[in-house]
Amino acid sequence: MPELPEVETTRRGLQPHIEGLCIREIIVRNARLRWPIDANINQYCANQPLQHINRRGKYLLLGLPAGHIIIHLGMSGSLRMAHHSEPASLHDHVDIILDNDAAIRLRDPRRFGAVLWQDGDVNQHPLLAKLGPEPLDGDLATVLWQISRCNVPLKNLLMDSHRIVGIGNIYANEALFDARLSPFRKASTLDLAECNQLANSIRHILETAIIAGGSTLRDFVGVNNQPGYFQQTYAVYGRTGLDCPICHQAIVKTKQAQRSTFWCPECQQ
DNA sequence: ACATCTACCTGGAGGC
DNA sequence: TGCCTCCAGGTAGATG
Repeated sequence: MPELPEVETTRRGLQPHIEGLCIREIIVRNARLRWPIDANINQYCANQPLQHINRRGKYLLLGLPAGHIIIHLGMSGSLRMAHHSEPASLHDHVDIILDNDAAIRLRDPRRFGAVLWQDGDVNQHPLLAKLGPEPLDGDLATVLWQISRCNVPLKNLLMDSHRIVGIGNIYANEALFDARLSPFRKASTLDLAECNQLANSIRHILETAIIAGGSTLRDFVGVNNQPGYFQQTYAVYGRTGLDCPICHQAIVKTKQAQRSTFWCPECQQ
C-alpha cells in the first residue's frame, strides 16, 4: 500500500535508471485505471527526454520538456525497471519504453492507480492544485497547528491530502501511536506542544520507513515482480489483539470513517 | 463552508 | 474442491 515512503522509495529507485534517457514510446495494455489513460499520450511523450523524476504527495512526476507524466500507484500499484522484451504479466498495464531498451513497468492489480499527462506547470493539474503541504518539508509543527483548527478526528485529519499529503491509513495509525494521541480526538483540541509532539512522530515514522525502503532499492532492477519495498513491521497496524509494544495491553481495531483504526486504549487516551 | 459517506476494483482469506 | 462473502485502501465526487 504505497504511502509517501513507498512512493519516495520508488522515486529514488527509478531515478538513476531513467533520468537523461529518452522515451521511445508508451505501451498501454489496459487504459482503464482510475481514470482512462489518454489515448494520445504518445503524442506528448514519444521521443521526449526524461529530465527528472519528482514527487508531490503520493504522486510521481516524470518531467518532460513540455509537461509531466503524473503517476499515482493507488493502493496496489508498483513500478519497476524491466527489459522491454520481458513478457508482461496479467496486471502489467503500462510500459514506458526508454531508448536504452529498458521499460518502466506499471503493475496495478486493483487499478486504483493513474497515469496522466499535464502540459506546462504540473501543479496546475486539478489533482495537484488543491493538495496540502508536504510533511517532510518546512515546519511541520506549525503546519499541524494551522490545519488542526477544525472539528475532525486526528486520524481523519492526517489522512486528508487536502490538509497534509502523503499519510495513508498505515502511517496515520503508526504516527498517532508514536505520539500517544488518540485517533478519535478532535483536531481542534491539540495545543502547540502536542502539535510539536505529533510532528516529531510523523517525521520519525516517515523517515524511518524511507530508510527501510532505501535498503531494498536494488530490487527495482531485478527479474522478479516484487515492488522495490518490503512490508515494514508496525507497532499497531494490523496487530489486533497483540501486545502493545509499550504497555503490553491488547491492540484494538475499530472502524473510523470506513477505515480500520488500530490503537492502544492504554497509551492513546 | 465544512464534514461525512459512497463508489471505484480485485486478490486473498475465511466460512460452509 | 469450489463457491460465496467480506475485507483492504486513496481519493474524487456526492450527499448531508
